[in-house]
Amino acid sequence: MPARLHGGASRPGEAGRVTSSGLRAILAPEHDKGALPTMTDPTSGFDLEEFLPYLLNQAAEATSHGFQAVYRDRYGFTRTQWRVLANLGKFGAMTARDICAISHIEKTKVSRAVAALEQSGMLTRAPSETDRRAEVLSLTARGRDVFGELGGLAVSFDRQLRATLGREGADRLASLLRRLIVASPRTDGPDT
Amino acid sequence: MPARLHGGASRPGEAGRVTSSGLRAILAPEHDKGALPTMTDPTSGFDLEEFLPYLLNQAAEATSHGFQAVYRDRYGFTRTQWRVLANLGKFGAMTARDICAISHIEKTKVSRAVAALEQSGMLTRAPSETDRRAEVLSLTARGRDVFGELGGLAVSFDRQLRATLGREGADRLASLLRRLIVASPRTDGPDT
DNA sequence: TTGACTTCGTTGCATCCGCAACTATAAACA
DNA sequence: TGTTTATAGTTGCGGATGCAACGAAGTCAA
Repeated sequence: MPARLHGGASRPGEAGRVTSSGLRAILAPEHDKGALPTMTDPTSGFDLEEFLPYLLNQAAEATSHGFQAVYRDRYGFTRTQWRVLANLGKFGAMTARDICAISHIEKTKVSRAVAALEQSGMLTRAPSETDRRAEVLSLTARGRDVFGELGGLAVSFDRQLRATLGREGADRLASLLRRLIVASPRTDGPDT
Repeated sequence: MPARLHGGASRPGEAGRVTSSGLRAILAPEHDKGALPTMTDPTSGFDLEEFLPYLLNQAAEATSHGFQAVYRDRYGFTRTQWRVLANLGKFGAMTARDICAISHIEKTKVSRAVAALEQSGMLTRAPSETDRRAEVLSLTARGRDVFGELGGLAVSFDRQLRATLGREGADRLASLLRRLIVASPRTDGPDT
């Protein structure tokens, strides 16, 4: 249950001011749009609460944060490090460039995550035999173990998330997200 | 169109190695799972490409990045600054605490965004008359103008996104995301 | 071969962020 | 009242990130 909201700041008479009770209504699941100070901007017709990038960000941060505690507390991994590890775990050995292409993570982020994962013994680099600029990245035995452990935890975390949406809803969500990702113009480029 | 993938690193014989043609298949929209080096981890059953936090992050970053260019190039705003501005534009004057509660943005991020927006003349602070710890934040006339302009651009950006999903798909997506956001355990807490 | 151009990956620098610690005020309660 | 606990908001600090610039290697064509 959310904490009590902003105890004594209510000022019913003041125009355009979000009151304590108004906030409670805004935050409520069945938020009755239009009954309260909330409004779509009259000139632009913009409604923040229907803006997909905003909703996507909130959902992404809310869900990612939950699982972040797992890999951060156990191994001190960054989100990027976890993602790189997971990509190598899933797809097998490949170059940093391939990871960028698959995961849409920026190359400098990958470069630093790879350095950190190498430092902590999760992966090794081998010079590519066909392109001396590139290095083939492979998980070590320990890296695979860690991936296995975190993967198991990820599975149950994901199960819980999907439970709140129902099987059909979760599948639909995944499919819609994939469509957005594929339709995204950039394959490389900066990240945030 | 995506850049050519990893020109000459293909080594067909090497086990567990993602090849150039394999990558192309992984990235293709109709990616035929299981026909290629991709695999769910045998011990944990973890499949990265079905992990909701991962999909949500990719979709969020892909879509946010597109619109970020708008507010960054025009006004030098951070994503957090844009979000704070948009919340004040939509909900009217309120305290930093209210913004945290509504948007799930961490309080230090809000504090810094507010300072920057005040600096650039987008908002003003007034001491709350009922709680001398709190300050009521209001957009200035200029802040409202900027919100109107960015709001208009956001509307058309969002229209394009929704077009790739269809009206029904976009509505369904928004509804599912809201469910995840509401179900999220934390109302405050750290952000990423 | 030479030279122009592209690509893989790293690094410097400025910024942004997360977390903990802090001040000032408010609320709860003996 | 006085004491304890909780809340609004800011700041210091270490770490993560974005971007541009770079070195090294590959590609292509004259």
